[in-house]
Amino acid sequence: MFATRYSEYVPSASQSARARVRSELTQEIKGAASAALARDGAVVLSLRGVARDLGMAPSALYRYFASRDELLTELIIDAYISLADALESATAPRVGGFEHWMAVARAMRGWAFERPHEWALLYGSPVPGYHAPERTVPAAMRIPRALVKVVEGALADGCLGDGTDPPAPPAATAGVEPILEGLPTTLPVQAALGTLAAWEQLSGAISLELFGHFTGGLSDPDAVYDYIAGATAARIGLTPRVR
Amino acid sequence: MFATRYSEYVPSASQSARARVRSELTQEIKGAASAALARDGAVVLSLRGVARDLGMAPSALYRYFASRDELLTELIIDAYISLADALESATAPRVGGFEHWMAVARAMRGWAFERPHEWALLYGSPVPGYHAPERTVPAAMRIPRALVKVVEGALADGCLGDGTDPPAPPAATAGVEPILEGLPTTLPVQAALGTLAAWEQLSGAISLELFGHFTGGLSDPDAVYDYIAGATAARIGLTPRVR
DNA sequence: TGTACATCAGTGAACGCGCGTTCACTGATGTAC
DNA sequence: TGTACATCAGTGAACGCGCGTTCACTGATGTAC
Repeated sequence: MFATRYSEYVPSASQSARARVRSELTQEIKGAASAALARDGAVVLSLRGVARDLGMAPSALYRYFASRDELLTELIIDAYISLADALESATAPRVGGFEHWMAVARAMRGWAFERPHEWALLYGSPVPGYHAPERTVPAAMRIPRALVKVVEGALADGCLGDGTDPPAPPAATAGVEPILEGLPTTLPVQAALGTLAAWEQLSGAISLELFGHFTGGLSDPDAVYDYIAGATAARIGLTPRVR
Repeated sequence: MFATRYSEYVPSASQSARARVRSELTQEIKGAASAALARDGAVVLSLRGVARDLGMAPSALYRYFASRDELLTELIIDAYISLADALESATAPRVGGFEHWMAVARAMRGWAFERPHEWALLYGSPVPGYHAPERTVPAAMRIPRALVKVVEGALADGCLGDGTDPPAPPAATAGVEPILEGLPTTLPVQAALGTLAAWEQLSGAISLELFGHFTGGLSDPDAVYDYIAGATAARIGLTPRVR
């Protein structure tokens, strides 16, 4: 009847030549959209603009994405994946809880400053009129999960101390349970709560700096961030090995 | 020649009736814009929409604001002022460093959740195509300044301890100097740096929660935030009085 | 107090722009016999 | 291997919408003499 739409398309197990071309073009469209996002930001990302960059008719994109929102969803998921990969592949030369934490924290800030619009898309204001569907959740959860993993690793290696933050009262430890179940984590709740707080600290530090709230500037932003990242580690119980 | 534009208008010292009407209508326009902002968010805020809400011709607004960006600037400044007022007027029944800090921290989160779009405007992604002019800076600085004041007050009252965060290395204390001069503050640099970190922690906590990153939710978000706000206080050296 | 003139507020039409999405269509590619 | 048909990709025009901003204009309000 009408031409096939994206949502109805099911690729066969053994990809035909057509299907191969199709998925290549899908990637090409996502690439152009990603470039437009990096250039102009998500709010002004338009299907027509992407089509223009590709030299296609705007209507052609509807063969690949059901709507602008669906394209945006793909970009969001890709951004989470990219950030998560950056965090998970961050390692320290002297492997140890503290150094590992620092490497991950630096990777987070490095990723944000390399891709400011992507960071803003993930952690800035929600895009008006867009509601993130459920399928973004697994990718999004990989970020706090990556932080938790570092602490879990330190615990397993026997180099996780008590931390300097005050012990959480029952209401707080109970209140945070739902999100801990979703991660999930094997950490004691005190350490898990501390890690979530550290996630807030790091993302707050990055967002305030990236979005221009350190008026007058920092003369050595790297050093300031490093100190703060190190302080979060100490609060959780990760300390540099002094030998 | 042409009719007077906003930027050329200088009200006389003794306000004429016309000037009075003018400033009233200016407020009314800002009010309608603020309502539109609260309803739909800053990105989709439009002059035409505001004019529609007021039953005016779109062109009429140009008597009061030179452009959409200028209206947005006014809204941003008003939002900073509103938040700063909320923080500065937050007091605790038992006045003391720790209780005062907690009251201010709670006021910050309370304000954000009452006005999510305003919070997003101030601390979320920058609005594309809009560049905040210099005159927003003094209002913006009142927010970290309000936090610093609490700690300064505690120091003056002799109830500021050492804090639990590790001492900052010289690179970090030097790196943060420019912004400290802009605040300004009389705090020792270690405490000032700790307060800035606390600002990052609180704003990170609020933004992550407000923008929907605690997937699965927190069963007791108030308790979690309270614990985290209290922990930041302890790191700086503000502790509850135990007597 | 009255008159002449300047200033101002607000209107309505218009300009030029961009957007998401739909739809009938033309060829090209793949598939079944 | 060849033919008939179904499937798909991509086009181009169109719909309906909203936006910021400009401009000549009409009345009303204020001011100077």
